[in-house]
Amino acid sequence: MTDIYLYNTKTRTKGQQFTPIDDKNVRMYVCGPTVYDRAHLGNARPVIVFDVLNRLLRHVYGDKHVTYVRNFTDVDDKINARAAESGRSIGYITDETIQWFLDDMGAVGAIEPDHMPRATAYIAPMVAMIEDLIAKGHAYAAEGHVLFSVSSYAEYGALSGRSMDDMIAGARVEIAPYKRDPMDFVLWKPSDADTPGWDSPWGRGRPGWHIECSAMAHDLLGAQFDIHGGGNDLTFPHHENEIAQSKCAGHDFANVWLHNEMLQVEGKKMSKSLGNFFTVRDLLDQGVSGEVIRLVMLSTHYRKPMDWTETKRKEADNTLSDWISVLQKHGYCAKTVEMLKAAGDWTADVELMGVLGNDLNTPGALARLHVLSKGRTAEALAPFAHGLETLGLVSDWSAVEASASERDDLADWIAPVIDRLLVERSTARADKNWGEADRLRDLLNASGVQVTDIAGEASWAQGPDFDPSVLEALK
RNA sequence: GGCGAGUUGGUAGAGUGGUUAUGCAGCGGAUUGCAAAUCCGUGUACACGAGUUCGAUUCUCGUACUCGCCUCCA
Repeated sequence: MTDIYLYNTKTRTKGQQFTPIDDKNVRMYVCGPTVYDRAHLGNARPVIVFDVLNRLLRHVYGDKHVTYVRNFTDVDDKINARAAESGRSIGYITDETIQWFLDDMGAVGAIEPDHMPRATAYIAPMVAMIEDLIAKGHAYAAEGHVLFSVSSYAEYGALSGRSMDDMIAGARVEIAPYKRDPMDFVLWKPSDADTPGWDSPWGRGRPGWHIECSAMAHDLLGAQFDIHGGGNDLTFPHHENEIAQSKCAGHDFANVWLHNEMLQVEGKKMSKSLGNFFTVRDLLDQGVSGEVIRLVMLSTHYRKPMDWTETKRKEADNTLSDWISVLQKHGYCAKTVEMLKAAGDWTADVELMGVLGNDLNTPGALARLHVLSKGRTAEALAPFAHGLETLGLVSDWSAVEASASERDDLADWIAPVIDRLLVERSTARADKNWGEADRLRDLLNASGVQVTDIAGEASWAQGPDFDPSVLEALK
């Protein structure tokens, strides 16, 4: 059994071993996207980080003993604005964006959570929770709004390590006449005729952002659950507010809080305001595979800022090709894996899982994969292959086999031309006509074809700069 | 202004109170007609200052610098 240690933002340590409330139902909630546009690369980081944790938990506690919830915020002013400017309906935009998100995150190897609640489907529980908070004296209605009274919760600020005085000192909070305290935040706000709204005891309106997660987590995971995750930009105010709402409603809420660090691009913060962001789909369209994106993400620990660079992209591409070719060399395909499983040889590497269990040390796990990849036989490579699957870097073993015959995509005339040149070359080599042999090899190299001689047998493969036009003249 | 994180060899990036991270690049070797590919070997790095210690890159304090959050964002 792999022990798991997680750095808990709440205690700022990773000292204690993770122990689920119920090891037959380990529960995790992660804040999902507000669905108004394509996910940018930064959005993919928490998805991948918590996907790895989800896979680890399932490995340790069993696939059926983990419940993973990630929400969709489908009611939000950004969505309203997008709808207004595009002339499309809100429903159209949210449906479309959700599908984009699922496609893009699927491409980077993320397993879909067990539940993906949409906020708009949970308005009733939110209203009920708000009513409860009012009844308990933690919230108040004013001018069609309902506000959470921050001063009613003494622990406010504990997660993010801020005192009320700190927050007021640097306050950049919205001042509104209906607020009793500038720090109070909105649980419910009124909607006008053009804005989505639901009937409530406080008139037609819509929920505030923070109450969504509190209500959905409670509805799907219960009053107390194991892990709550998200980006560290959500620590304050979003998670702080979730805690305040849920605790004041009498829920114990999350035991362990995990936060991933932010993503940068070529050393600079990726942000909408700086305009240097790009989407996951942009990368996929450029031919960067989801596995490469994932490998780059895993190469930095989740609690450190990660820098996306072109250099890393290339290195990840090379590493992945190397690993796949190792597996191909030993005949890995769906059937091989099946046979290994039948023979009981499909087992996890204990060291790899231990490293991963140590606060999701994915760079350490990748280092271990490099070591495991040196296996000399299909059996010896089983822990390596198993590790690749656990980390989500390989999902389809039949695809590993298929990529060996990538040259099928080439135009019909190319392979015969290359084969003919290789035959001519081996004739020249047999005659010790090195000048001619090297001329032919240089020619192939110039077209981006890699020539490999093993035990006197020549073979070829498409290199990264493959350019068939050089061979065109030799048709 | 407040809160928080970080500073490791050419580079990316883990980790550890004394003993090999790992990848890429480099260098040396095996192999090769020569290469490529492959394999083997190789680097003695932990911002600065002080303290604790038999011993600190690893713990404590301070300094410098970088970055993030506090505002829509993951």
